[in-house]
Amino acid sequence: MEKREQIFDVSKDPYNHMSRMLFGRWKPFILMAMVFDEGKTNFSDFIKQLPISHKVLSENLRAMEEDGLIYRTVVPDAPPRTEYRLTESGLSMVPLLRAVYDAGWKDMTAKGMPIDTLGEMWHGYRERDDRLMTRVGKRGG
Amino acid sequence: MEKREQIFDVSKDPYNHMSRMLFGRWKPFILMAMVFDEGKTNFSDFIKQLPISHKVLSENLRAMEEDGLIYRTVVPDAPPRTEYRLTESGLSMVPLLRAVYDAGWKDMTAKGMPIDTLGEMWHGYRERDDRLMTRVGKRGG
DNA sequence: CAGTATCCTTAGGGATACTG
DNA sequence: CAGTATCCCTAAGGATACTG
Repeated sequence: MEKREQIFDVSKDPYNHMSRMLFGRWKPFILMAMVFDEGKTNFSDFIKQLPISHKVLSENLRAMEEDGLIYRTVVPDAPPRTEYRLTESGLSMVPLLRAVYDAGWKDMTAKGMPIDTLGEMWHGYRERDDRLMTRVGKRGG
Repeated sequence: MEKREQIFDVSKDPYNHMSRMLFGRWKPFILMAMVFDEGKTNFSDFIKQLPISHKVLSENLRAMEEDGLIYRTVVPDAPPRTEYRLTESGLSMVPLLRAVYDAGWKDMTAKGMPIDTLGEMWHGYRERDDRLMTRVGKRGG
């Protein structure tokens, strides 16, 4: 039930919408990982790079698909692979994500807080370092 | 304990930082309410406008103060009042908040989702409507 | 008025095992 | 490989009562 006669409805607010759709704990990383990998990635690559469980990754990917940010393709190779790719809409969110990252980076820097390295690389604050990529499998080879 | 040797540390990432500092459930609204009210507001005005409990508002305000976004002033009137004001840093976050709001507004509009009215007014998507303000007390009179 | 303190509920995330 | 299903646990919020 509702407690108070209030004109403000959080559930219908764009902040709440964006927060759910784009700024969950994992979604920025999932999306930026795809950008860094030229717009596509597959399930196990996410798992290798992010300390995320299968369940949570799965939920996030499905939600992002439903929100129109990414789409899923099964490539009928042998063995068949699944690829996640950014949609136009997903790609259109990148500048905003970068702006958020930049603001956060500046604030953390100003406050002398340590900043994660892989994220810095993904966002161009650090040269692409293939040794980092090698450590997590795939691309480095 | 840690589960896997992972190069990515979520707790040291700017997204996580911003998410905690600025994109919590209530913080954008608290901050934009202050902007709309020319940079300052007091406790009870927040309570009147937002469906938030005393406890949660109090926690949020304290966190925002610690993060340097706002500061608290007790005005020694009779009766004494408490005012919350934006700091430079808090003010500097406004363009980013607007960008997030705009992106959310566009996405919700494109998807035909209903959007809260007070938020629209705060963000200039709707004329300032003092009848709305009157309904929640204070300013309208 | 401007909060604190207490208690309760729920949503999000994690570990792990299992399936096609 | 690419997920689902299950169970568990914690943190964020809400209701409400109390304090200076």
